[in-house]
Amino acid sequence: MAAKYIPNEIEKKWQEKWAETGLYRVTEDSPKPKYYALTMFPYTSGDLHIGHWYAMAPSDVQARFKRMQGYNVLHPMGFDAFGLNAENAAIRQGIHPYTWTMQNIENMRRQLKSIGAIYDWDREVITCLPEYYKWTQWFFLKLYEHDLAYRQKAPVNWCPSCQTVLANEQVVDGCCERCDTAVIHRDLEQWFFRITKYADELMQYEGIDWPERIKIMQRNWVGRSTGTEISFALDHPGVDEKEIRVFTTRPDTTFGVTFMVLAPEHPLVPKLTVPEKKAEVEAYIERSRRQTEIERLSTEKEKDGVFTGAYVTNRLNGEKVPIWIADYVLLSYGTGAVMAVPAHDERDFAFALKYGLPVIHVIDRTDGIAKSYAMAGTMRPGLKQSLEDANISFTETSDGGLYITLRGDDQIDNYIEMVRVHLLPGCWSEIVGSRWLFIFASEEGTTVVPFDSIEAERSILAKCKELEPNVRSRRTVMEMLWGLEFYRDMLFHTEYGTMIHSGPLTGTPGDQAISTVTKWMEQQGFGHATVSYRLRDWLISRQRYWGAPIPMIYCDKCGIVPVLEEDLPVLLPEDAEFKPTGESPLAYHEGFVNTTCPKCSSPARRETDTMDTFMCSSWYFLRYCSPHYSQAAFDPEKVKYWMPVDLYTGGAEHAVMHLLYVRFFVKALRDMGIADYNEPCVRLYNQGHIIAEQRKMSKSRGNVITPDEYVADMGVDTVRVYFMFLGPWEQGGEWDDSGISGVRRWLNRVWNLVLEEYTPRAENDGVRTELRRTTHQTIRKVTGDIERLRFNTMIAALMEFTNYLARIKEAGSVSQADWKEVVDILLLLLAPSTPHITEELWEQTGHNYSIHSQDWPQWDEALAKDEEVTLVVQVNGRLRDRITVPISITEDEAKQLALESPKSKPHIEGKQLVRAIYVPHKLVNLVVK
RNA sequence: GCCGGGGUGGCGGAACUGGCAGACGCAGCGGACUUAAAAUCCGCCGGAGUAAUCCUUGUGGGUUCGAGUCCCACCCCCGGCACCA
Repeated sequence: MAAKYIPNEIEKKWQEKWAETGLYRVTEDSPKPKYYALTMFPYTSGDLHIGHWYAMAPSDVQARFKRMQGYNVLHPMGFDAFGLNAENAAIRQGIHPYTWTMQNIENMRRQLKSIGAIYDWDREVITCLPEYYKWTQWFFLKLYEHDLAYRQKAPVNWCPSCQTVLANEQVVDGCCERCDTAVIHRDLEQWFFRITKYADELMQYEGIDWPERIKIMQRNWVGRSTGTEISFALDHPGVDEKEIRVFTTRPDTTFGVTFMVLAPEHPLVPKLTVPEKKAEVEAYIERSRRQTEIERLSTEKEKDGVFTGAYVTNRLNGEKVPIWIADYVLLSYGTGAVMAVPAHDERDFAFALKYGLPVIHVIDRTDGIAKSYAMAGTMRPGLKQSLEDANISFTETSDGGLYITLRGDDQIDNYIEMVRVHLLPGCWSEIVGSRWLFIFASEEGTTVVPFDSIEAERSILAKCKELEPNVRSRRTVMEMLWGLEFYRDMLFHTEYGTMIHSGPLTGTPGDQAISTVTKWMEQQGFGHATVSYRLRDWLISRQRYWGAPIPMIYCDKCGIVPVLEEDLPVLLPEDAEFKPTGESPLAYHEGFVNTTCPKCSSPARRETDTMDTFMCSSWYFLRYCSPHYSQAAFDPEKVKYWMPVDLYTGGAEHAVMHLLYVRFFVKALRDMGIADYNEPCVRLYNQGHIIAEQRKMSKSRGNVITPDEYVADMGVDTVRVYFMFLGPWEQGGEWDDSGISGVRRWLNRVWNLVLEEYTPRAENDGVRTELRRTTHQTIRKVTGDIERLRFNTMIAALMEFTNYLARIKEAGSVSQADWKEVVDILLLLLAPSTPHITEELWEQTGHNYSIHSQDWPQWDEALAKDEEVTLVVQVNGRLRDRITVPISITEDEAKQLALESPKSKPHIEGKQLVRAIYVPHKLVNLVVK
């Protein structure tokens, strides 16, 4: 009887031995090809939970596999150690963020060591240590030097609970990503990185293998729109600016502009506002500033705004239109000003209706439909009959009015004639939709007035009011028409179509409208084609203590002056006070704030904000290459050796934050001549998340499950395998430990299979060949699955292989030597997944240390090839029989065998064979009638 | 609303380019061993039916000799974006 498998004993033993012998130490002088396998480093929140392990264990398996395949593998680990949690803990518990963080690291490192990964701990990187953040600051200076960092006053996202600003990416549904508090706006001087400079390049993914999903998310985030910038003429007393530019993706609708809307924070607003509107405008600005992001962005919220009293002129048609302000216009997108075309934009339409602004249609409908309402008592008898004769559809209202729907120009023209004949003097009728006109009748005859401009709107409205007291309260024609439910679906549309009511451009077909208008505007000097992005520059200032101080100095004489490189790092003072005041605790620290100007040596003040922690994680993968290098952020030779990352794994929640920032960062370094690659990582893979109680695990939700007890109970090898076996790695899922015992049982069976004595009893050449085939098929399957990160099926294949070997052993059907060989292969295939048990078994079966330095088994395609296959016999597509045939069988032979198959015979007899389909190695389908 | 991803036994999941649906494991059931239990091992395990056989991959259609896989419509779940002019 072999000794029992007691995981904890052998796991401890081997982890110690690996550490002693430096088995996983990595150097750059290896003759092997390099492979950089990177896993996102954890944030130092305290405990690692099984979610972390779910990310780390399988990536270690892949890295170990690459190592056995003959690569020099760098698979490092470190800690993302700056950030708000530490500071909040400091405020709550009175413990210094440094102490809190280092204690957490201590614990996390212990947990990480127990995972049995190949991390080379000599390369550990901790972002909150001065030896690291010195270089974070250095990168800031480089970005500043290359005009990629700038300071600007802007309305920024402010989290009242975290007491700091947030990057755009950190605002989720108008709330703080970290604490869910509603975000408000503040005007602050902040530091930004010019990520928008790389907007276009960030949408390109040439030469890299990234998940389609992430690429789509990033492209949407960058949000490139092609459009036109159009200049509207401004002539306002006391204002120097002679134009206001707007960005639009619909220049084809410019003839339909009936007002303009500026963002409330737009710098022109105070200058343009006329004295009598001043109070109202200021109140509105104040209100929108106080609103939270959710309130302001709520799509349910009714659009509101205020008139400034000023006007611009639409150069295309000379129309003078009012300037409004409204908070649905964002200062940070486009030019912060929009031309409003209520006829073809839903928001503008709602706004126009609310404030009685005119609506003029300038794009034709594509369906050719128009509507008209013949009110009871406005028509001579006989209209109904005429409509019927002309095949025009209508419905009659209870009071005898008619709702008429016209399809196509012929019906519309026909109908106009009918109205001219039937309309009673002193009445009017209108046609809306595919045609816009009003027909007025008087004793002298009928007049057809097209509704095609703001002037027409005025005169039509005046005429209607004169004729009909009921409409006298209406401010616009559109408001009048909106009153009739029947018309509503005609009153606005966003389709592309032929231009109408557009002066010289009327008639331009929809598919050319945008390019024609843009060209024409360019010729006239009214505007030009341009591109706008949803992406904003990356706001990196944080009003908190626990981050890398921004290395900048403000001097009264010299202005903004960067800290000299030789003065780095700008150290965090240890004795700051942690009170959430809305300003960085550093601002209250006299010793920190007061300094001298590096240029003129006069007294100066330090920048007291610290950097967003995403800045720290934007370059940690470079630091791993030479973690203790003191002359620079990294040793260029070593970075040249390791970069770019070959496989980067981590959660998809970083799609538009970390994963966008690192790409920006690397591109910026490349343009500075510091990097010679375009992308940080060649292949990206996002594993899913382990959730508990339907939610992501987090300390604050109190649903954290740690791996420690499972490790103590089952051994880490079991835990590693169980994570892989749960399901597809990219899928994640609800944590359920009910299956873990199955894995434990399996490893136990492996243990006994390898250690309990093998006795050949009934050696059999056929079985020997079959064993070899199965072995090579398993090597092929396992290799392919790890390569594609399909760990769940890899484990299933190994379990199957084990079950198969157990049967062989039971029967004793191969020689001692054959058995030994196949057991070795089993152990090698298992080694990346279960490094401890395989190391132990490797030793116990008489091999030299270490199994992890062995070569990955190779398969031989010829040996893996099946000699026989099972052919499925179908009759009319239904399974009737299975027959085992040699792989070399010909089509005719196969069909013959199928026809003779006893099980399918009854289904064929008495019927006529129409067709026989043969799929080699798969099936024969007999089609009978 | 828009853009992704996904609905397969009691459960997690498998199924390569359209070709045996349910691999592997959990749970369950039956058996062996045991005084007993645990552990271990063996067998069964989608549903209906004595059986032949039929039904079954969210729903409804379609293409095909053949559909979990392809096409159309719809329902549900998850993720992202959401006044971006």
